[in-house]
Amino acid sequence: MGRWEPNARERLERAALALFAEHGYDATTVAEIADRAGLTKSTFFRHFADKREVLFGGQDMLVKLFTDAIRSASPSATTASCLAAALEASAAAFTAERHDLAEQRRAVIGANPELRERELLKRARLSSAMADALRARGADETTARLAAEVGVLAFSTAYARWATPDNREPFAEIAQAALRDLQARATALGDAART
Amino acid sequence: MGRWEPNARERLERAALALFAEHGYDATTVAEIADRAGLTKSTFFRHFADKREVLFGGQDMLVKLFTDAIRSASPSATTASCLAAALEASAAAFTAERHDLAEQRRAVIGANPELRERELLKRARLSSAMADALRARGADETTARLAAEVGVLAFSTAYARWATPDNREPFAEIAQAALRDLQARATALGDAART
DNA sequence: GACAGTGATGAGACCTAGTCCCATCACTCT
DNA sequence: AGAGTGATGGGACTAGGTCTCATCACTGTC
Repeated sequence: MGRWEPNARERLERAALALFAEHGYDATTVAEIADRAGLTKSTFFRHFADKREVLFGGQDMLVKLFTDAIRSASPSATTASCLAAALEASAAAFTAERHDLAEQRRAVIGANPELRERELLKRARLSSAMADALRARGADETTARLAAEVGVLAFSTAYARWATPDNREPFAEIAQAALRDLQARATALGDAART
Repeated sequence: MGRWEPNARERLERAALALFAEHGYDATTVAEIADRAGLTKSTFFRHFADKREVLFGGQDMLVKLFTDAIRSASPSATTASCLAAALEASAAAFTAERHDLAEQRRAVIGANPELRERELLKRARLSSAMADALRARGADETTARLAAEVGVLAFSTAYARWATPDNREPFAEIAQAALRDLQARATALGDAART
């Protein structure tokens, strides 16, 4: 792989995931990642803001899937159905053939506190973007933020189950089930406040 | 301030906050913080796992306030009233005389992405601890996690309002109002799912 | 077909966060 | 007085991350 091979970014991502899975995140240096990709440390940091980011390249697309789904929902749709639509749309990122990579990635992130922290940041961004999209279609501040949190919570639990070694169930079904479950509990939580 | 003055940890926290407020987080080195506290870099890292942690010393106590309140709630109390009790108890950490420091701290954190990321980690830990406490008193998995998220969301919005320059309202009142608001929306969000 | 411009890369100096090890000091107890 | 303990100082070391400049491949133009 010479200096001018295409897809430098993708090569770096693959190299990083492989090395992380093999030796662990901490034991892998950026120089080693770059080396395996046929590049240098300088180039790595041109493509990724820091070492952690190499594992979170797909986040922008995920945010786009969520927010586009909310934006393109019928104006008369409820906030809850917007969440369902967003989760449904996000399933496009979690096809069966990507399952193995996701599983590997998830194992790496789960094994490292630094990466888990970064994952929280990504989820917060996702939540924030969803809240913005909900607000843009008329939801009040509190509803937008609460619904966004619920949506992200549904997504997180669904993703955790989907990216499991033995799982064969499609992401969309897991996600919808998680959302329905949360909505039922949300009602109960609110009702209890009235008593 | 000599080598054996007491309260090394507290001195480091004060020095850090002052320097961060004055020159910014990035422009302040750990060596400078230690120096102002009359200590060295080595000692700093003996008290704090990393540079960010120096701003989050009170988190353990906050978690304890929340979880103790939930644990000591009546067995017949609803999940929602446990949240209210937890927020009420947490107000002990946000008295009027600590307002100025909190305001300064909040400004520093808000100005730095690295610190905001760490704040998310702290909130996630708080949420996780609350969910554990709720589960321990019989709440099912989904309810525990959802309620914990709602509690943390109420806390976050309340804290943001409380630690504002012009605010004079006590934390407890702001927090209860935020919680009530969220609960009302939670009901609506759940109800919408039924239609 | 030589030439200038553009954009991605290589190379290396540099700073600082964070780790590690060992010496040193103050304090305590015997 | 002397041994033990615990916190600190000091300095070497690694690696993440920034910055600058040179280099290379590719493109279009004359």
